[in-house]
Amino acid sequence: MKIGELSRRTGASIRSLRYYEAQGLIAPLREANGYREYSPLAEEQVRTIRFYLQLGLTTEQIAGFLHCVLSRPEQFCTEVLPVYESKLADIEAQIAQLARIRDNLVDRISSFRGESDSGEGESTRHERSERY
Amino acid sequence: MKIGELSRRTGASIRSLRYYEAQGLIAPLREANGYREYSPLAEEQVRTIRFYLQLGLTTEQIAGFLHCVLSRPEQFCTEVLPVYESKLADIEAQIAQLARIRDNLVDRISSFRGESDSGEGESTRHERSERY
DNA sequence: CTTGACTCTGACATTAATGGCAGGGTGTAT
DNA sequence: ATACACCCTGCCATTAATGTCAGAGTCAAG
Repeated sequence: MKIGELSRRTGASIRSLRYYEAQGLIAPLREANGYREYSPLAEEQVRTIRFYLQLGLTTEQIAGFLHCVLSRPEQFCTEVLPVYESKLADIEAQIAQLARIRDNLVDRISSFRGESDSGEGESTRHERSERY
Repeated sequence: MKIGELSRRTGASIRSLRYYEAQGLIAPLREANGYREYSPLAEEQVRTIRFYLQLGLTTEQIAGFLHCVLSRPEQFCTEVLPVYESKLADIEAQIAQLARIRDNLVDRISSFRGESDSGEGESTRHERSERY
């Protein structure tokens, strides 16, 4: 299978497929003319890569365990767990940060309606510097 | 006040102060020698800019209403509300997306412990492609 | 033999705010 | 005058995955 067909089958752009190769995530054979030749397993492999990318992992992290998860069930790959845990901590920190920003925005928006605070007994006046 | 002092007072790097100027957020006078001369009000102005940046707004968005919020209480600046609402929608979408990823990670991590789902009566088997 | 579809490499662009450097001017104190 | 602190502009780098282009080679069908 050549790169165009793999791209069509997986939804990954040709550019991305070449990038994955440059990052060491996939290693197609080369034909005599220099064209990449992908094995049929490459399709699943690319889907796997894209799935982990959607989870927010970097190509570097994926490279660290891809060889394992491609050859056995994920939960037997001990390399994966710390990556997941670290990513989870990142995500939760991001969520917390976004939640703070969201709360601040909600407050500020409600102040436009001249309504009372979501807090308890605070002044309803909202100055720019009220919440940092 | 020259740029070094303003930087010290606000915590914004000199580089950033020049950037804010390039983005049209602040317009210091120039002395005969070319040095920027900031009015005392610039300190509050920069704090305001930084606050909005912390909220995740871009310099372009800030430029759209900065002139207003510097001259009157924020909630009288009608330009601000749609920016807030749009940003809030963004943030909530991001939170939702991150929450999906987080749930997926939590699931996968728990599968390493061979434990039951956090869901109700689902299979405990976790394949890579289970949740997209 | 030509056309068109495909592939290759290499390089630059994107995003947004900031860091950092080079090369030079200014101002003040000793 | 010399040292030192400060300021200026302009430029390149960062991040990570992807888009996009140019210039060239390959190959099958007509």
